[in-house]
Amino acid sequence: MESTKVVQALASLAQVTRLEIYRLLVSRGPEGFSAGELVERLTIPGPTLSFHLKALANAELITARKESRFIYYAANFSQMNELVTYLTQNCCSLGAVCDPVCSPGKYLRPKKSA
Amino acid sequence: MESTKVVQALASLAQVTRLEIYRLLVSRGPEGFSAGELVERLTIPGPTLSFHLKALANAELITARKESRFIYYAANFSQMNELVTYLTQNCCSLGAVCDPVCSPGKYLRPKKSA
DNA sequence: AAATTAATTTTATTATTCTGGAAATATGGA
DNA sequence: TCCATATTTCCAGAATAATAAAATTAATTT
Repeated sequence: MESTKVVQALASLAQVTRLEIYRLLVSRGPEGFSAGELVERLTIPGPTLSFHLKALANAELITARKESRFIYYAANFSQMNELVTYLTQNCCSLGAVCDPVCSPGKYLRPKKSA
Repeated sequence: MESTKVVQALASLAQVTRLEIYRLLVSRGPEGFSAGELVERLTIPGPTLSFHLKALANAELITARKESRFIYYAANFSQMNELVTYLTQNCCSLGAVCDPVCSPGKYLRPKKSA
């Protein structure tokens, strides 16, 4: 993933309303929600929603598919995975010793001793 | 992780210079780079760097440790892991069927348990 | 073809963020 | 103490982003 695209993707998520939209679409899965359903669920004005959907779609974090009068929006999971890869790769590649630090999820269970 | 903290973390990365700083610190590991070393490597003015470091530090994506006159900045990997967890969790939790969609990186390597 | 419905684009206003020079703070050395 | 070094804070202008009402496009129904 190219760095300007990464910035775009991050910026598209770095906004309360858009993050909410994205999370709702993640929980929904591939079927997606129409713009109207999102307006209802999030109780925000149409133009505002449209503005935010555009940002997420331009960043390719969501996809849009038109079905008759409706436009269904769904999370694009592969783009999120590429983003995560970009953010976590090259850990300690400059040579430092940092074995447990780099691997996500693997070491992070709170210990009783500290 | 709380959603306003998530937005803050995403915003702190959604900027070319800050993303560059963060990635450099990721590649460096726990030892970190001093502000001066970062000014040199990134060729940006001190005040500009300081402004961006503050944003990343407030978001807890990097840590600062003072050592004599120097301040060493290092990536905070556990915060990134929490961020990634937040962004990827609850996939399809609203009931849709979408098994391979949620963890694309994982299904390439078949699980041992059924 | 008119009316209805779904959603977007345009637009103006407001709010926030970025940038870097000049001044300020803090530490260590002569 | 005085000086150099490391870094930050202050400030003001420039740039960018968010909001939502009004106008617009597009598809469907009657």
